[in-house]
Amino acid sequence: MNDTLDLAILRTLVAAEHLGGFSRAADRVGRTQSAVSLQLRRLEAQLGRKLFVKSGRGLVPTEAGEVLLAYAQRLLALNDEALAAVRGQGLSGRVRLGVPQDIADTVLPNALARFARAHPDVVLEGRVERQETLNRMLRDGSLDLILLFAEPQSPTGQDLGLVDLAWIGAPGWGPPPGQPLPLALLDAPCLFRKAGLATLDAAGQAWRLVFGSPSLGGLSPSIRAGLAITVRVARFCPPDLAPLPEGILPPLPRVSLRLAFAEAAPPPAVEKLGESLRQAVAEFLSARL
DNA sequence: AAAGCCATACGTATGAATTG
DNA sequence: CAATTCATACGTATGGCTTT
Repeated sequence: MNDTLDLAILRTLVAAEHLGGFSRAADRVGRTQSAVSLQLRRLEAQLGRKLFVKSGRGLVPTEAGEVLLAYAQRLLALNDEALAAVRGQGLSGRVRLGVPQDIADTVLPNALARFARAHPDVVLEGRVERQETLNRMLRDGSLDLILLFAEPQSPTGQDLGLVDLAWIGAPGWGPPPGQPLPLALLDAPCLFRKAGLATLDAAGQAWRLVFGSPSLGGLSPSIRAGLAITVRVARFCPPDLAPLPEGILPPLPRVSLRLAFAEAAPPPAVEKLGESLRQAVAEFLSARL
């Protein structure tokens, strides 16, 4: 009877849990679906416990599955850290990352924690700026990589996934009857502003700008107070605000989360941070609500 | 070292169940 | 009914271990 857990199998377990299925997990870990099925069956046999039960045509983790999953994540993190510590001395240098505020608040902590643990010798410099500034800094060489939002067909960078935009307001907010829609938006040029106004104009909905600011922080008070609503990524909605129920206002388009490098062949440390970001985004997008 | 043997894991192909 | 998703069968490749 084998009493050592196989980390490769734990990796597929974590993937299966995060992505909610064997097929997608197989994709992630670079195996076929059948191999994943067998791996997890072997794992169940080794532990003498069922880890997943059927639910519809998918699988959901059992209690034992949840318990193991928590350990699996810690074991894998320690594994990656050990690898980097022993053979990772090659990874040093400096990486300059730029993101907009929304991303700094949400996906970034996870990615940075992971990266810093695995590559303690890399000096990380982060900048939170507006998107247009990020783009400019990337072009003029003062940033190595940026993670930001763009239109889905945008030519710059690589697409990491599409996210829904939503009208965001104070909880319970409703449009004032017979008046133009009060908006709080970032100063142009702003992707969300452009998308929101274009959507309203296309629907023939009147609006007026009641609050403008060059930074997200400047908008919050008017939104919290119920004076106005704004446009943000639905999943990035701050806890004290809420997406408006669908049907009240015309639906907004989706935008693409994109990762762009300054150089076509980035140095290893930059490449690696990009990898951490990709993973954090994938986890964030597939996390169950 | 090389050869032989065995267990194990993998991929392909296919089946069965479920869902919209 | 078509698409999706997990399960199973079978042939093959790989790696470890023993024997030569």
